Parts: sequence; C-alpha cells; structure tokens
Amino acid sequence: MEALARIEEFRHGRVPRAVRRRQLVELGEELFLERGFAKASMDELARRAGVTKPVIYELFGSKEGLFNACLEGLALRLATQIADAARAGTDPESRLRAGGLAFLRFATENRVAYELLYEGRFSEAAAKVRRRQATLILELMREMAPDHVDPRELEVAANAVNSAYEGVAHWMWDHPDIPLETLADWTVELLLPGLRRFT
Amino acid sequence: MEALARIEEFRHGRVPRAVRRRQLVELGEELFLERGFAKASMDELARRAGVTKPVIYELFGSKEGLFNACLEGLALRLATQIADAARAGTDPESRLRAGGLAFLRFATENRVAYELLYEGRFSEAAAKVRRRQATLILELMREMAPDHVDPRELEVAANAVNSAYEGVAHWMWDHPDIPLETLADWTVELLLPGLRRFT
DNA sequence: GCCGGGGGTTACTCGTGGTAGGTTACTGTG
DNA sequence: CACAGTAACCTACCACGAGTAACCCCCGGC
Repeated sequence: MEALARIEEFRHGRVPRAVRRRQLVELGEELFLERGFAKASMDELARRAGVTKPVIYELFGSKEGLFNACLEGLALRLATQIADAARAGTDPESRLRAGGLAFLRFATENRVAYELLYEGRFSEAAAKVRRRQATLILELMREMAPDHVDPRELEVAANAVNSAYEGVAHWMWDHPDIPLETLADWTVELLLPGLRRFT
Repeated sequence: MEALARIEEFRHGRVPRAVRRRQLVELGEELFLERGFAKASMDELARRAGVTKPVIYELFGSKEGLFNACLEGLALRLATQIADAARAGTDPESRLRAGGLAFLRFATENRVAYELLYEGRFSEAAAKVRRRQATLILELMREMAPDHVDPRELEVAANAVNSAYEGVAHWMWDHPDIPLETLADWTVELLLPGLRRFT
C-alpha cells in the first residue's frame, strides 16, 4: 500500500510495469463495459491512461490480450459468488436454490459486465469463462452425487443447468417487473425434479 | 427459372436488384461462415461477387445489414426443422424428444452456421434469432399446456429449455464420441420431470 | 435522337489495430 | 562520480477495412 503510494510518485508519470498493468486493466474494463469489445478503441484507452499505444501493446500483446486480462477479474468474481452461495447450503435443493439465486443476482447487478463475458464466441477468453462456469457447477454437483451416476451424464447436466440459467437471465433483462426471487424459484422448480437422479 | 436464366445473360454483368441481392446473400453467407463476422471483409465479398462495394452498400446499407440478411435463411431453416419434428409428436414427451433431437442434429450438421447465429450478442440480428427460437418453443409448449399455468412461468421455462439445449450442443462439440441420441435422451430425462407441471 | 433512371465504378475519407526505432529517466557498478 | 545498461515511454508511421460522394453508361420509352 504505502509502497505503491511511494511508487506512484515517480516523476514524469513513469511507473513500474506491474502498476501500469493494473491501471490499464482497470481502465480497460471500464472502457469495454461502456462500449463493448468491438467499439472500444485502443487509442482512447491510451488517452485515458495518459500513455501511448505501444505501452499497452508491450504489456498485453493485442486487443484480445487486454480483453482477456480484463475478463479475468470479472469471471473470478462471478465464480466465487456462486460457489460461496452454493456451498453455504447442505442439501442439494438448497444449494441449487442458493447458487441459482446468486447467479441471477450477479446478472442483474453486473448486467453489462456479464454480457461482456459472452460477447463474441470467437474470443477464446469467453469460451474459457463459459467452460469454467460449467466446471464449477459440475464440481458443486459432484460433491452431492452418489457414485453410481455416469460422470458424462453429470457433465452434460451441469452444462445444461448453466445454460438454462443464462437463458433465464436474458429473459429477466427483458422483464424487469418479475422479481428475481420468483424467477429463481421457477427455475429451481423446473430443474430440480430432473436433477434428483443425481443426488 | 427460365426467366432468371434469361436475366443472367445481361451484358456487362449487369443484373436486376433482386438477383444481385440473392447472389450477395449467398456469397455473404459463405464468407461469414469461413471467417466469422469480424474478419469477413466487404472488399473481399465485392471481389468474389465481381462487383464493387457501393453496390453492396446500396442493397444492404451496412455490414450488419448484410449479416442480418444472411442469417435470415439460416434461422428459418433451424426453426422449421425443429417445428416440423416437434409437431410430428402427439404427447408432450415425444414432442420434447423429437424437437430436442432435431435441434442437436441441426447443431452438428450446421455447426459453423449455428455458431454464427450466436456470434456477437450485440448484433441485433443474433438477439432476434434467439428470441424467435424461444418463442417457437413457447408456442410448442402452449399447444400442450393446460389453462391454469402462469403464462409468464411458461415463458421462462421455454427460454430455459432453449438455452439448456444450447449448452448441451456446446458440450457435444467438445465430445464427439458421445452419440447424439444418447445426449438427446439425457437432456429429455433432465428436463421432462420439471416440465410435467405444464402438461 | 434524346433523356431518365437503374446498375455500376472510381477514388477517395476516416478511424483503428498494430509496429519499428529512437529517447529519456532511473539504477547498479567500478 | 562517471558510465553503462536497462526499464519505461514516445513519435511517427503502416496496413487495412468500413463507408461515401460523385460520376458514368447502357437501355427502354417516347
């Protein structure tokens, strides 16, 4: 902290790599959130950071590289919020309920950020995040599942559950009048019966 | 047919708007499938069509406009295949089974096309296609649903089902060893119990 | 024969991702 | 204290792609 403060005082705005990197990721996140990936310009980021482009390219290699770095934090926040909520429950139903609710809450409170996560399927970053999410759900399910279930089938179910919640989130954005909790309940009621086999 | 053939003979490659339009949509579809939206260049499309860019812009207004036009056909094919399959069944279970299977089949046989449909959530076209798909499922469900169910809840369920199948399709691409029919069965078994309330 | 308009082209602008090569400020070493 | 060496940074550019203004040319109808 105090070390950072001292470092920030470098004359001429000159700053160590690590610090500049963090600053750019932060400003980049803002910019991507405002404009989306395609319309965000590296020139503008450079302007906002009071730096020139080669600095950014030195640190991140490419626009996609910067994008990946910016998604890191977002994806982590999402994953931990869901995991924490789900693992607070003990029985399968309460875990699904809590996890789903946490996800929908995240989706409302960070709508733009969440949309950003899934912008551009071609971005390898987005695909990775998607997989990570599904894996997390898979882990959570595995913790409750008996041994005799086909692991492949469990995997498919985890993916389906993940995507189903995504779909619900999209619907939710178009219908803000329906309370989030109601939506979470509906989704649980839809998915839970089919999930009982895995518990 | 014969009228078209006569028209194609126009000297200097000069051709009526409607014909040029169809040709460009066809070539555009190819190009987008090859390169994806972002990396497909209008200059190249123009080259391939043996035409210059202003012609394209005259007909479609913008790159997104062309993209929309190209998605039209794809989305239509997808929707009709699912609808036909689903409506062939009589009871809810067989309809879900048939519809889901049709979707997964489409996803395998037209993988690139399908990915294209969902590339770029910001593309209004993609969002529209997504909504249309969900609406189709909703229609199919409504045909079997009793009167007492909350229409909102039904809508949410339709979206969830749609997205769940999307997720399964993605998993499928990463695991080609699992037969499509098995996957379809698993998905039905996962979703059907929760859907019985709506029948 | 002339003229109106549909179909097409040339030749640009402007913005943006990306880079080569030079410059400045700080740091450790004799 | 001079003097590398290096980390941070900048100027000035390139290539390329979306989109456009202004012009052309050929055909059918009068």
